[in-house]
Amino acid sequence: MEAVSTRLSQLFVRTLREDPVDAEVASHKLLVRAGYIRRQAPGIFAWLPLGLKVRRKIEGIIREELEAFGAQEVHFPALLPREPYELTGRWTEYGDALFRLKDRKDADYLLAPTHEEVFTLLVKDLYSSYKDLPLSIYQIQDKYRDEARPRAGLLRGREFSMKDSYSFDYTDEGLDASYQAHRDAYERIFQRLGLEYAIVKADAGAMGGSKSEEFLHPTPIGEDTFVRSAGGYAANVEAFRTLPPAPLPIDGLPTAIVHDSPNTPTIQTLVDLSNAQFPREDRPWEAGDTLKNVVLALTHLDGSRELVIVGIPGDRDVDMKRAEVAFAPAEVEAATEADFAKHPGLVKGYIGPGFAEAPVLGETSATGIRYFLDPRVVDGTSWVTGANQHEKHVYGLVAGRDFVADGVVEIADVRAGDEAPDGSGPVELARGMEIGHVFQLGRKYAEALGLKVLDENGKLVTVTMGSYGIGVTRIMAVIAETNNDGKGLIWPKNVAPFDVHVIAAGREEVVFATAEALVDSLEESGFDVLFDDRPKVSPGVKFGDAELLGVPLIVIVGRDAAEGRVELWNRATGERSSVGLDEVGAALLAQ
RNA sequence: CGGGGCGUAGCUCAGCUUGGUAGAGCGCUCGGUUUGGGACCGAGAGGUCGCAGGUUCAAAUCCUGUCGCCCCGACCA
Repeated sequence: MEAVSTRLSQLFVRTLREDPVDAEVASHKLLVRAGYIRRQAPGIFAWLPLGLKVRRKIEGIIREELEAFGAQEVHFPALLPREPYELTGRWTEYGDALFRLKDRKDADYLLAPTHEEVFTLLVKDLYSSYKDLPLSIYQIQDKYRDEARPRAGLLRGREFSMKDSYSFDYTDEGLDASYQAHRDAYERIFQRLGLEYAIVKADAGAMGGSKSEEFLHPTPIGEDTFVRSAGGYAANVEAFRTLPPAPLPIDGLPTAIVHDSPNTPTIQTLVDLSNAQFPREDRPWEAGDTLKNVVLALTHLDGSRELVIVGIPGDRDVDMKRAEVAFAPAEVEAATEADFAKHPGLVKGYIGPGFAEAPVLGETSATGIRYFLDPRVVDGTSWVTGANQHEKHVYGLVAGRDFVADGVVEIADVRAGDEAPDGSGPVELARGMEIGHVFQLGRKYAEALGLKVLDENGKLVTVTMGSYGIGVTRIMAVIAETNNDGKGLIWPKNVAPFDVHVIAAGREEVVFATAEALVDSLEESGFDVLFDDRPKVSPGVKFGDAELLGVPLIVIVGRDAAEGRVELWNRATGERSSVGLDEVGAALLAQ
């Protein structure tokens, strides 16, 4: 590409001395202050020349890595008709987050939040043979989601730029290969962008796919909590699977005993009472010895409401997000007083599974309420739990002997120190910002929209798909978030709006003449140059603006200009060095 | 949707308690001095005080309603 130089006196920008009042995070403050973006509406931004330059650099890197494995770029409109989204059910499923509008004939349209439907239909339109596959196509395009709460500038907007790819295969092995190609490309993209990332297993639930991973950038302002082990395991909290302990032998365990347990409405009071009145010899009772039976109300897709009970170790709390995943697609909430009123068999505060000969919980029990267990409650474990009578608990109730469940679900919270399911050691919790997502969609969309091809045997087979996203504008914010100091932005070289920022510092004729000549020669050598040529602006202001704008390399043409020397200033390190005019190009390349 | 906060000049804010002709700093324009860390002097331009209604001789200020925005939480392929 032809190198360009831009004069700051002509550039459409105005830097702000103070932080905008509506900005909270560093990237938002700095991108607005430095004149890269301007707010138009909540979560919606206008892009100024500097902002567009950075955005295009990021897009360029993404394009190179996708084209490198054969993905091809297309472009769809953001404004789409309702029908395709009606066919897949997403017109309603997407809910309030979908921007809907009507045309003059009262027909429904939407501003697309993502494009699975129309990509699928376009492939259906053009292709009908297995010979045409595999295919990976992508676009870089603005997406629209009416977020309940846009925040943090570019990090969560209602309009944002996303690179979305879709792969089309006719075999599961093909899908695996396409998925891997995207995953590899994403790793290269984030490495080139200098972004730290963790690839975490994500919950695939709602989209109906089989395999899904998120690229999370670890940062305290991240919106997602994830877990990772020193041994390399990483997963979303929602996708974390507990490593179940081995079952224990049941033979020889003492029979369960019911004790009076007055005034024990909470786990802690129960533990205290147990240690005071029924101490055991080897060790004190702990919360983890108790089995807490949590009553949840599910609302199924058909609108029906069902109570379920989950037994979890008493030292754990319920993580409602994990519960949502466990019972998807049903909605989950805590049971209400009204729910309890409909089930007089439940003694609130003293609920337990009952005994083998008289089960209280479970599909085939007296109550008929489905009963699930945490994976830690394996056969042979012994518990203190409710005896289904007011102020009575049962001690030594053994899983697999005294009670069984209708299934195992994960609704308990994940904690630092829990063992990773792959045996790679204890996990720690970290915050992350999702910067990429790879997803095996499977045949859901192809099925709904009728995308089939003829295979080698002349038989129609449904295509299997993947979808892959990278948030372009979010990445720009994440880079800004990671690369700044108290004075302004510090862009990595490969996404900086310019290669060099030349400052004419001083008022003498020779300073400006020297700077002009230097800018010309740098441009000729292939550098994109931003030239601060403002005649009546003091050096301090120019230095401050240079730091704010964040071009990584700065050349100061000033007091030594007459002697043919200028200063090279590294924005990131703050180092300055004096170089001769004829060495500037080489010195810049050496930085 | 729940909680908190805020709407006054392009930006950041004061003024409101106790009603009386709209303010500051930065930015912008003109003239002059200055020029290696956000200079200075002088003269200017720029505001339906979010909107509507009410109280009052008089409302940025008091009352009612309404709209919008920001932050925290819930939510987020």
